[in-house]
Amino acid sequence: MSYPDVGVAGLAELLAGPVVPAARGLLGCRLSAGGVTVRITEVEAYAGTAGDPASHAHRGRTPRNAVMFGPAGHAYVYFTYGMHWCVNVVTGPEGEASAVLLRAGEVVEGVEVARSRRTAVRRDADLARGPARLCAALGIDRTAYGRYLLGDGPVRLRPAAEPVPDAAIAAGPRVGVTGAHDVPWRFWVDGEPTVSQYRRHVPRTRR
DNA sequence: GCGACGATTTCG
DNA sequence: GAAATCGTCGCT
Repeated sequence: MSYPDVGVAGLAELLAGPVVPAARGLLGCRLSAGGVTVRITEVEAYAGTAGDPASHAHRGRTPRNAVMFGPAGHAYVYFTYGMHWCVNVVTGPEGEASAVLLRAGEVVEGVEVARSRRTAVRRDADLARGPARLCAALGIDRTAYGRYLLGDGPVRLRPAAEPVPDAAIAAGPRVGVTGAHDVPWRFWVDGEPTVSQYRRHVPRTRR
């Protein structure tokens, strides 16, 4: 069985469109950086300024989220909890500030390198299981901020070798967001062992 | 300028 | 269940 090859141009077109189809279409795509390639298995869609309280761009443009307001296909990388990096793919037209958070992937190349960056891991399925783990496995940090992902740069996004059929995509509420629990904008490849475990958001305990 | 808190992970 | 750890952003 063979699948149509949408190519990089097709992927660019998909990313320039509405965020939900873009998020679904990113499943199965490959992201390469730092000598490691992952096949994306879990993502979350964020609607920028368009009434999505969970989006980092919801309250408007700031120095941190500026790249979200630019053209699609660039990387929005942010630092959180004082120690973790997470990566998004900017989608939609300029000014919309929508993006797709890459939450998990299966390491398909550079497994040894990924293991060396993720010493706490037991199983290979955990190497990029979670948004911060994915970045750690790929060695993605601040230097990837704003990078165009469909060119020949150090961080590259490429179409799926085998696109994920619609029927194999599961959906549910986004992880870790305080509100909008009724919005099922987390998408994952059903049955994948690399998909992160769902955890209800719990506020930090104060002292 | 200050302080609360976060699209998380890991360990106990 | 709670600590680790710090950049960001809104404002008591």
